[in-house]
Amino acid sequence: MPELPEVETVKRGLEPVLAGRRLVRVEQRRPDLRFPLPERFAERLACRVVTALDRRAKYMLWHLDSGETLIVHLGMSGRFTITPHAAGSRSVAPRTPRQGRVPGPTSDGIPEGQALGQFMYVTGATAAHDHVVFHTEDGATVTYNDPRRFGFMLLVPGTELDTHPLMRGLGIEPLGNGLNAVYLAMRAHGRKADLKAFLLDQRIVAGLGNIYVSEALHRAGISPHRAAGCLAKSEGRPTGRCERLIPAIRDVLIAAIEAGGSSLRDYRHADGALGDFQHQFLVYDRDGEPCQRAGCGGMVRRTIQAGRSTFHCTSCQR
DNA sequence: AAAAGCCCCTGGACGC
DNA sequence: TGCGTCCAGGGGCTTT
Repeated sequence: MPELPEVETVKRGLEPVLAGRRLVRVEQRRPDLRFPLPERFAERLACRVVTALDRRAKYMLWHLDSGETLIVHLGMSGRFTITPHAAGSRSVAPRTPRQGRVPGPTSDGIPEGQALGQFMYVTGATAAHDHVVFHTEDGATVTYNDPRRFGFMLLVPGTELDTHPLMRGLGIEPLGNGLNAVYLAMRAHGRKADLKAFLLDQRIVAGLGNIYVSEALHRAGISPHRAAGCLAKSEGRPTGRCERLIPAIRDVLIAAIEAGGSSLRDYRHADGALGDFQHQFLVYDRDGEPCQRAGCGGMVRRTIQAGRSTFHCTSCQR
């Protein structure tokens, strides 16, 4: 699931349930995810108010009134399930959810236009791989489920967030003002690695993953097999490709966020409201299909780069 | 510094 | 139906 648009969607979905709310209890069901959970994890979270939720790259940040920040990474298969409050109590979660379905952005309290993907509103029992359960003062529960356990949670003092090893080396946010052709050309200048690998490097642009790199390069009409250095001229100034790539990255991420992210594989059979953007993929997972660019007539091919699948049109991506 | 490879883990899809 | 194989959104770590 989780590249930048999916993490952003999860953050937006959790905000109305968590932001400004007190956690009354936290259940830790196992000692570790990818890494050991923090010492006294449940204790340090219990009775704390989540003052705000934030996102940096693919990390979700829960700021707490204790001054600590919970860093959450969803890994490959991490997801959150929201179980609303008991009927009648005060909450912004959907009032009468149908089993396994989200009523949709309605008057139930989810703001109009709010992305609802990646979530499942149920009143079910504990499921396999439910590793951490957060109970809020409103009676809602937020359950973290992660079959592969590539995700992790860390607690760090807010003052040390920016210098934390996971945060310190991160590149710029692709949706911020920092992503521009001059920056990207400067970082790409002289690089021999494939463009695909370059764009996956979180130290360059923070938040892109395997899907959206393929989609962005298709939109920009650039082959993922080119050397990253193709973004810069000999003196380090941006090339035309670089100029095209900037809006391509931004546009595909914005479109994906608007669709509530993408849902595939681990989530294919999940009930509930899921992201919708997978239907808008133009190349990802479309090996052998005709290129959808108007007038192209080429074919999408799957190749392997750095051990991972890349999809691109061999005709219009040069 | 940059690049390449390996590893963590579980489950679903597919072929025989 | 059952078993083996391959593959999956990530990223840290080690080796060249």
